[in-house]
This record gives sequence, C-alpha cells and structure tokens, in this order.
Amino acid sequence: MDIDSRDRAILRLLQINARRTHAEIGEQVGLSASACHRRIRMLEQAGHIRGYTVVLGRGGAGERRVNMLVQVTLERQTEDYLGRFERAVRACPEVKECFLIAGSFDYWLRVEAEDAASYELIHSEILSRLPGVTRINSSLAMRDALGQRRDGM
Amino acid sequence: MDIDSRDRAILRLLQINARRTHAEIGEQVGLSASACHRRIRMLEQAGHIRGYTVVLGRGGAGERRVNMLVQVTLERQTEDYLGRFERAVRACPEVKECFLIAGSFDYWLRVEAEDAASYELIHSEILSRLPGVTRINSSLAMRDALGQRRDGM
DNA sequence: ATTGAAATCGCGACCAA
DNA sequence: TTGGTCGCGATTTCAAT
Repeated sequence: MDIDSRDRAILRLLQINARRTHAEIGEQVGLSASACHRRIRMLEQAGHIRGYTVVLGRGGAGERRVNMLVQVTLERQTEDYLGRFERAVRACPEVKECFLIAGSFDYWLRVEAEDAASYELIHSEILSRLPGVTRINSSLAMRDALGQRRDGM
Repeated sequence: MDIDSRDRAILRLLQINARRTHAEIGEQVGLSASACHRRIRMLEQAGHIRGYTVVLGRGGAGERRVNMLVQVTLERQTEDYLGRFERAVRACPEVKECFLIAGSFDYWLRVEAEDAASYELIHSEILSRLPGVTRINSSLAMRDALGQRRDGM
C-alpha cells in the first residue's frame, strides 16, 4: 500500500491541525469530503497514522523561560573530543537540543534557562570549560514563533 | 490560571487519544460532557494545549530523517514582515522550531525533512519565497547528540 | 461552575457513476 | 477510484441551577 502525493498533503495538514474537518482538508487537496475521509481511513489502517494526540504547552502556567541558541566551535572533531563534549552536554538538563553540524567543527545547541542569569551560569560553568572549545556564540531568542501554532489555514 | 487534577487527567487522556469524545473523557474524570468541553476550551486558551496533531507511523511518509539548522536573515524587522514570515512558517509542519533572535535580523529554524531532496523542496518552495528574506544559511545536522528526547508534560 | 436540552455540525456508511 | 446523500452521534451553544 503506497502513498500518494495527495496522501502526503493530507498528512501535512493533519500534522498542523488534526481537528480539521474532512471537508476542509478535502478542499485543500482537491478532493471531496467523503473521498478525503476514505483516504484518512486507509492511512489509519495502513499504519501511517498511528493516532491522534495533543501538543502540550511548555512549563507551568505562564512560566517564562529564556531560550538561548548557542553555536559552539571546536578546534577538532576527533571522537574523544566529541564524546566528552556530548557527555557533558547530556548531563546538563537545560540543554534541550544539541546537533553536530556537518562540514564544520560546530555544535548547535538550544539551552532553556529560567532567566539570563541562570544561562550565564551554564555558559561559564559548563560550556566554556569544555576541552577543545574554540568559540562560543550565544544568541538570545526573543520569541518562539511556533509557540502560538494553532489552527492552520 | 492554574490547572486542576481533573485537568491533568483530561490532558493525559487526550495525549493517548485526542479523538475521544467529550462524553467519554467526562465519564473517565467524573464530569459531564459539556463541563468537560468547557475545561478543554480553557486549557486551549490558556496555552496548555497548543494544538492537535497526528502520530505518524514508521516507514511511511512521516519518517523524518534529516535535521536542518537554518538561519534566515531579513532585511527588516517590521511587524508585518515578521507576521507574514511567521504565518508561513507555522503552515509548514516540517519546521519544528523557529526563534526570532534579539539584536539581529535573524530567525533560526530547525527543519525536519525526510531527506535532503525534500528539504530542498521546502527551501525553494517556502523559505526562499518569503518577502524580505536577504539570506538563508542551511546547515545539515550530522547527528542529534541528545537522541531525539521529547518533552513530556 | 456545572448541568441538561436543543440545535447544529461532522462523521461514517450507504448509494450511483 | 470519486462525489452525493442521509442517519446517527457528537459538538456546541444556551438557559437554568
């Protein structure tokens, strides 16, 4: 059971808002409501749609947090350097993401802190003390543009 | 606006299956269907529920493989530029994160695509067609050092 | 703030083409 | 395959407690 380009379009729309009606989805992909309904049923039974869930908000009620996007440049990318770096990063719960970038000596991190002061601590205590780190470039995220992702259009 | 133990129970049930009827959920938590519906509306407006999405199966269209870290530079940061950009980005489910950076004209995105080719599509069809975009800088993530850890509630 | 009734809406299962 | 219609259940609104 293979997937059509229309099926892909349906899945994209459902990812943004799984509560859209079959009529709305069908209108977007050029199908009638009943045809769209059948495709979705097929996708469910074929296992391409495992289920439906809510996307929860972050933190407790209105708790403000600061996101830092951090670019860490290493002088080398040997395995022991990477291993030590990643171990230290995994031990720091404020680091929510950490990607090793291809073609450079960089890690890109997202660090979620309570405020700028607590980020300063993470920066000075953890990041800057790692071996082989040439440069650390931190950028403050003013806002999360997806924090308000709601009913798609 | 603080959440109740009943609200927590509702959120737990919705996480497992967001398509349960309000009557079923209400029965589980000891509320009527309409009261349960009211609670859910409150949770949505308070930001505890960001939205509803599908859980995609493996091996199908939903399996994302590559992460792209993208730096988008705008020529201006007026509100209408930002608004248009963010609206377009919210309509693209492959964009998993989008942060507006303080002190520059940049957005930083994380885009999750099936492969390099499908990222190329997103890049050319969506990102590069936005008004006011001066530069797009994409970096391929070789690996996620945290191993796709997800934020629970 | 919760309830229950009423009206509307969308789903799911039939048809015909 | 698709589009159309219909019955039923669910959602949503609203008055009442």
